[in-house]
Amino acid sequence: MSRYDYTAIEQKWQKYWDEHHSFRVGTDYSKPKFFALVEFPYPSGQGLHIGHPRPYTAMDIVSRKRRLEGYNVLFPMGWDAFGLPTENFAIKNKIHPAIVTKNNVERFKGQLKSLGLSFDWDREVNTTDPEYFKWTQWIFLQMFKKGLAYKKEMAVNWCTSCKVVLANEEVVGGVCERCGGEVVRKVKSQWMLKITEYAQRLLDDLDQVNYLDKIKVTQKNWIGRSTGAEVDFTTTTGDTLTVYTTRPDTLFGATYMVISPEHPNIEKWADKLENMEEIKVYQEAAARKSDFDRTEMNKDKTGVELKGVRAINPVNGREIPIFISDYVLMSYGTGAIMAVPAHDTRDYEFAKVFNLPIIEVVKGGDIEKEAFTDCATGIMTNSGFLDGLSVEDAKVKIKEWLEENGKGKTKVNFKLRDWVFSRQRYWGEPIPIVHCDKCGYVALPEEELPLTLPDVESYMPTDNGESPLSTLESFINTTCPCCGGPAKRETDTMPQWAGSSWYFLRYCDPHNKEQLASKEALDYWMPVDWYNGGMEHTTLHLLYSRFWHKFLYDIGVTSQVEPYMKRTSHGMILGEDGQKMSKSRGNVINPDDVVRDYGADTLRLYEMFIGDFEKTAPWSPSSIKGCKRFLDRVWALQEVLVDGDEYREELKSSFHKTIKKVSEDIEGLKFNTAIAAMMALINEIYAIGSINKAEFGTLCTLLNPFAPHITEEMYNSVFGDILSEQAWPKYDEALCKDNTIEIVVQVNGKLKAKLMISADADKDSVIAMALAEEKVKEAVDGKSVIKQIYVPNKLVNIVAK
RNA sequence: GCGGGUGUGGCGGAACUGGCAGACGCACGAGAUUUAGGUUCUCGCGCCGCAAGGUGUGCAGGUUCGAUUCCUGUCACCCGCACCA
Repeated sequence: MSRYDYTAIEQKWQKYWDEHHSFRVGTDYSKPKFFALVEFPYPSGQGLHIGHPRPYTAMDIVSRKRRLEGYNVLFPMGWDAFGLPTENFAIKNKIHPAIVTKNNVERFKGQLKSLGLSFDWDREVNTTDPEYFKWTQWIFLQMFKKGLAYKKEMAVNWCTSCKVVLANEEVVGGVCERCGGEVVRKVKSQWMLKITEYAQRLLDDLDQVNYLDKIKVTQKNWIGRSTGAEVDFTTTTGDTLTVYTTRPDTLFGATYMVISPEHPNIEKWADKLENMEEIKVYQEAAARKSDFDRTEMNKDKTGVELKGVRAINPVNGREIPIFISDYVLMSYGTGAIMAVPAHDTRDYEFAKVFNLPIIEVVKGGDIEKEAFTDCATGIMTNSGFLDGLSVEDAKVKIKEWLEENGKGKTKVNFKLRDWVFSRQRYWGEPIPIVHCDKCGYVALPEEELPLTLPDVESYMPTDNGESPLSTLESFINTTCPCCGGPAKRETDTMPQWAGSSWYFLRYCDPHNKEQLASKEALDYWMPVDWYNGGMEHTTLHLLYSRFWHKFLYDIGVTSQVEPYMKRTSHGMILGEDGQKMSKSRGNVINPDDVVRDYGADTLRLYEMFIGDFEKTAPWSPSSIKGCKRFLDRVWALQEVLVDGDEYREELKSSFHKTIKKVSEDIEGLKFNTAIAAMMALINEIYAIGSINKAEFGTLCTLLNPFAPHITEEMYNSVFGDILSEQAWPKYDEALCKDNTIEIVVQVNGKLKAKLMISADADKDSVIAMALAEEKVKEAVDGKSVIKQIYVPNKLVNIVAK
């Protein structure tokens, strides 16, 4: 037998799969289908990260198993290739971003192929391909036509370094998520997408899908539905100030109000306000602050009282002061709150700073010390007609009162905000809209799609915050599709989220020139059966793509309400030091090196064996050797191969148990224990000293999804057939059970002995055997047996006193 | 501050629905094979103890015949966040 030359074997089979299109998706739509999805990578300049193979191998294992089980499997791959790092690299190195992208994609593709992942490369997609983003633009146009895309003047996050507007979601830790630059606020006219119109459906339809609970919780928290009330306060100017509150029950305890520094009423009241100078200074300070500064945790409460205008508490007619403070945001609720310091922590802190009255209206806490916010146990007090009620009952009663008296109404509110969709960058999908002075914003006719990026020298951002496209007269100037008069093109591009919001649909029919995908293909393949990706994408990407998919459902493109049936997530792979891998820490592992030194099969196996799939795990250069050693031992089985077409008696139950274990563990993402079971089986085989052909075939098949190259080679050399065309092994539940079982004997819960019994032994005889054990006799000696517990096939516990 | 999560040997981790804690690996120790190194093979390996035995799943309690698992409290660490009224 030759030695295990992993490099030669892996290249041989990768070539074979390529030439035979072994993983090309079948078009036999009568077969059961399985659509396995992994997040397509952003092809960065650093090449593939050692973390990439973890989710890819995991879903590759599931896909390979499904094929062996007879499914028609769609397991595609593509490139989410628009984005700032490429553009920034292009600017820095004076290479066109399209060329940078092409180079990066080639490198990534080569690296992925070297891992033996069973992607159908005939279905590769690339978000920067005009044939792809034609449909991204098309979807945007449909949204525009349905009124879901609109322009809005708003204060946005302005990255001073990228010179680009960021969505709130993209600002991390007060700095730009992508470049780390300082983020300030700036007013711009932005394209927005009305995701809020889908908030309730995005929430409700979570009931229809099988996501990990923590992912559902994340989605729910992000959507943030709350039921409260809008309450109208009249002011001493005679007009109305409306607040949103989830605690209308505490209305009697409202001792002041706070409005956001941007609240429009301030302008309205300008001539009545006595301290306008002070107010303006505070407003300007708030405006300068980035969102992070404004929302910084634990900071001291600041604010300014509006002198000259006071509000009237509708429930008791008391006049109360109004403040502005930056802890109240214009973007949530009505931009104004009623402050109930006794029962809200932030209001409590604010009241302490400004020495405002704190009135207890819910009994149960100690408001001398802190705000009492518990809704479950409190009883109303100092609240007129609400006194004595529970918080829940008080909420109902006060809402009735508000509606009866025309002072407010029940109101559902969402935290979710509309999606800022414009970017002032070059490397993104152009927004297919023109602006005409006569007709306003007009959709580009669909036959003009794709609207491609002009091939230009300069794709540098402009300092004034406009897109690089804005400097190109030839691009901007056009005619209005509506009236034929002169018009100007939109120069903003779409965010990177756009292309990734529907890519799974394109995989179903990637070369379609007439539609984003045919109805027939979508009806067959959708929804995605299993989508695995990182936890970092379980809020935004998941929400955005669910939103787009729901929209496409509404306009009849897809027939499914939800795009993903099942969503799981994987943990990051950390450096050897337990820290996130980064160049600066010098703990980066290059997958190419690992493939060279150990082979792709060992890398795949190790990434699956490294630990709990859902948790982070540190890379260990020595642990990977154990996986290589395992494959060496698997390879060496060829030396002890004997004839035989069924499992031998001494290994029969082990084989059935291992098939069961591996089959179930793959479905539960427990790859580490599946591999452990196969290791244990190999140990057992070596203890016996030989393996027969039936056993050999099963072992190769079980291991094939994990280590496809070595198993193909071994199977092929012994049987002459192609392993990936065989069937997944079956197990017999009855044969997974042992005839003799070891049971544990305890006295008062302490282990005293172990017994080998036959599986059908009855309780009395087992207990009798247990009591006959020397150690048990000693432990029970001089005591009386109170109780005998027998757990079939597990243990006997003698309770003695 | 809010939301989510995690704490088990020297290390990664395992343990079904409350039933032998530490599977499977790594590292380490002893031995065999080898000219040597590497490879491979055998045995050992939570901690204390010569042993018998005791003890042990972040910490303190509780429920139970029995708790890594359930409950209460507490500490530490990680991730996310839009002070969301």
